[in-house]
Amino acid sequence: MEKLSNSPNYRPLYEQIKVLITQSLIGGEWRPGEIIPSEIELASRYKVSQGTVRKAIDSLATENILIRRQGKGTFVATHEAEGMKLRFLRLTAVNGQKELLQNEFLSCVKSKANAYIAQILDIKAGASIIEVKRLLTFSGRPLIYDHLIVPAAPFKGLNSAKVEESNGSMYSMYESQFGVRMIRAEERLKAVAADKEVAKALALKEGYPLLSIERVSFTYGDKPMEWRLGLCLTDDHHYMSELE
Amino acid sequence: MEKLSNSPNYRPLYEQIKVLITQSLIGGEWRPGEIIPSEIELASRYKVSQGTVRKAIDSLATENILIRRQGKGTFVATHEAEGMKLRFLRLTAVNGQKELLQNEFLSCVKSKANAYIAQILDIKAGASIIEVKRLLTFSGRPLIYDHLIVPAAPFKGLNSAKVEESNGSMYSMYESQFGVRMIRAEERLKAVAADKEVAKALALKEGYPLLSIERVSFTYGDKPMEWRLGLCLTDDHHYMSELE
DNA sequence: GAGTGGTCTAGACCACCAA
DNA sequence: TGGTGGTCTAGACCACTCA
Repeated sequence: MEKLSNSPNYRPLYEQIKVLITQSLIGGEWRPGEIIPSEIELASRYKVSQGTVRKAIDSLATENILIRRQGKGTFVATHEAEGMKLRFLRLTAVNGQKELLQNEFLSCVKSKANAYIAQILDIKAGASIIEVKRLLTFSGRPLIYDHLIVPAAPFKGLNSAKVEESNGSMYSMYESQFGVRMIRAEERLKAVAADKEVAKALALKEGYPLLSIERVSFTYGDKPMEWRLGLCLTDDHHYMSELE
Repeated sequence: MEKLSNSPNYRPLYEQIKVLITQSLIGGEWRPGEIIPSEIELASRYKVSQGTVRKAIDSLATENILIRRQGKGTFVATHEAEGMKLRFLRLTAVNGQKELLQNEFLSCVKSKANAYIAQILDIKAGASIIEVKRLLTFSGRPLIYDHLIVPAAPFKGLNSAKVEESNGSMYSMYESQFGVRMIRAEERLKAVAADKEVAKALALKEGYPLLSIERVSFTYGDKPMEWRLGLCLTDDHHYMSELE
């Protein structure tokens, strides 16, 4: 690597290294769950010091894109790992007890993106999408009515069978079946009244207050790859949020 | 500083420095908004290298406890600064437009902690507390019915007048009037139905779905110092949450 | 014992800011 | 121009893992 000093578009070396590592991740040189070369190897490969590689990896590690394990090496993060399957699930029981999540498949259809979804997923209005509906059940009680949409192109071959096999963790299925790894998500929460369809699915009265969670998930390069709307019964559960 | 190697309770040097800096913050040696000594000064004071001080400050900076300004120095974070007054407010208008927050004072009374509040604020049941209710209005529309409780002891002298003067930002008032600085908070969200009192205050029908935000705020040393329950009308607003 | 990440140092130089 | 934080290096040593 070469420093580009006194330039108006100055970028620290470690940020450039970070981009290079990210490109290798996107390109599939190192796949989810795999180990990446040691810091010393990367330093010699990029012609920088170990400390500079370290700083780049530090940054990727705090973004949960890489995982460091002292004495072992640095690994590409994966949703497959135990404890990572529900990384984005912020809903927990009020009493804190552990629960079994179950997934009841409702439907999976091909469709066309309307203007709203097209804008969110950064695709053309009318482009092919795949739409999934399911019911998430905790300890036998239906709690979340989930509606999700992905662009059809990167998920060619996604169908009912694959969703049912996924057993609730769509993200690890996206990874193993389609090589699409989600690295972050944005959620927008509201309180809404249950409509007829949802009330029936969750065994509630129409108009019952539900927590509406609208989520957009992003893969490498901040590319949006999934839209999701979860309607949650929060009588015995709450959504946890840490503010720092 | 002295390294304590081969010890079972090994802690990195920079973590020990971090504790020392935090103690100076708690002790009031450097107050909110003030500049702290330069990295070089701190390094010589603690008898470590600049790099080690740097790592300690890095950590405190990512926790929003210190603020680094290149070319100027490192400062103690404050809620007084512009843009920091609403640091913990995650509610934004759906259309994204800027809004004027207004604060309508409802009540401020002394009371005794029940078991639930006592446990949360880490005080004895029956200990003195101060209870405030207010209405937050955005662009002329009442949106949040807020109920908050602080322990009376650290907030001796807190009264209606001070709340009204605070003009909506309790946290900057806590800092300037009582020297209590909140550094992080935990929120638990639910969807609930508006009860009679709240429905009246927000000009809604009873039973209308509201977003319930229960917040516990912590000062240095993870000491809980405020409990808060906000009931929010989310027809035109949503709560933003970033998942990483 | 060899290899990995983690800590710590000392020193050079750069970018930013204020006087 | 001098002081501050920010980057980068080279090297030493430590803690952890595994064969």
